[in-house]
Amino acid sequence: MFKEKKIFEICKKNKWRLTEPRLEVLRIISLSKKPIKAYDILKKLGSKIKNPKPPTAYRAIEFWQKHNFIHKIESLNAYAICNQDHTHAGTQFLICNDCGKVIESNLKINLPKILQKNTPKHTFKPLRWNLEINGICNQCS
Amino acid sequence: MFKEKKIFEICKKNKWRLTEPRLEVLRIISLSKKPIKAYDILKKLGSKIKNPKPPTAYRAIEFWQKHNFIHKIESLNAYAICNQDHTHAGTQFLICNDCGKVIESNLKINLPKILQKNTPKHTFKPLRWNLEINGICNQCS
DNA sequence: TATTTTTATGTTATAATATTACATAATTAT
DNA sequence: ATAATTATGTAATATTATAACATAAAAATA
Repeated sequence: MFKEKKIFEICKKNKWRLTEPRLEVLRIISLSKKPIKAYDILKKLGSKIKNPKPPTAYRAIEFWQKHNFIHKIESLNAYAICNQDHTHAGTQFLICNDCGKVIESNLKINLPKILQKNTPKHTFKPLRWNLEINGICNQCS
Repeated sequence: MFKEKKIFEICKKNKWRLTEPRLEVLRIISLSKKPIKAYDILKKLGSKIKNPKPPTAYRAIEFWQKHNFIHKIESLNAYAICNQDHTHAGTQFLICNDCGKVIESNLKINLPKILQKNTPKHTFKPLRWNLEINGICNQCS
């Protein structure tokens, strides 16, 4: 969920610079009903700042992604606002094959634990993960 | 695992046309130690068939992907041979942040069941999924 | 406060990834 | 043999993302 006041506070507390391109990009992503693509962000950004170029969008995307305020849906090359707290190590998305809606799902499973039990010889130390699930949402079924 | 004889049989049985670009692309991917990118496939393909263009590679990739003989690692934009049977609905990969090695992991969990218990109001019908886990492999830790 | 250092942006160019469109060829079905 | 379908060849272009370098703004330090 996107609450601008909260963003201001968090940035201040962490001494992150909340610059204009960053704020506008976050707003654009948060206002989008579905995950939005970088060049669509860039297009919308054009109405806020003068003639922005790809790096302007990508840098802001990178910034918010790094801090877990947005996520990239890899299979769509698109970005969505994080609707969890920004401390989680893993992401999981439900992608409707029909309407394209994407839901960030907060699984109540401890994936690292499950993984450690199931990976060959307990030989991999999971740090982060991204799970993208395709299916049919209830509105489409 | 890639056994060419088996591939021939499966294609025959299913009446899939095992054309030269398809076979060569599958070989290239299967011979690669790590997931390989489309344009690297294309480059290698150049030593097998005359001056291949991107669609030649991408079409073959699409073909094998559709039939679950290869997978795309979305976060790497790279392709890897499937080392499971080709009937599974979901994929999971362990990606080492250090050496870049990617292991296809056969989790013994029933993800759709777990998902159905954990998705809001049981409202999403999962069909396929892809889980990409970043971490450190045992050789690097 | 002045200066230095660090961080962020502006801008141009280009790299990397992927698809469209249409002509030709090969295979399969009739 | 012919028609229909499927696959490939090829040129062009679309989409996604980054590199490199100059400038500006902010933060740290003296």
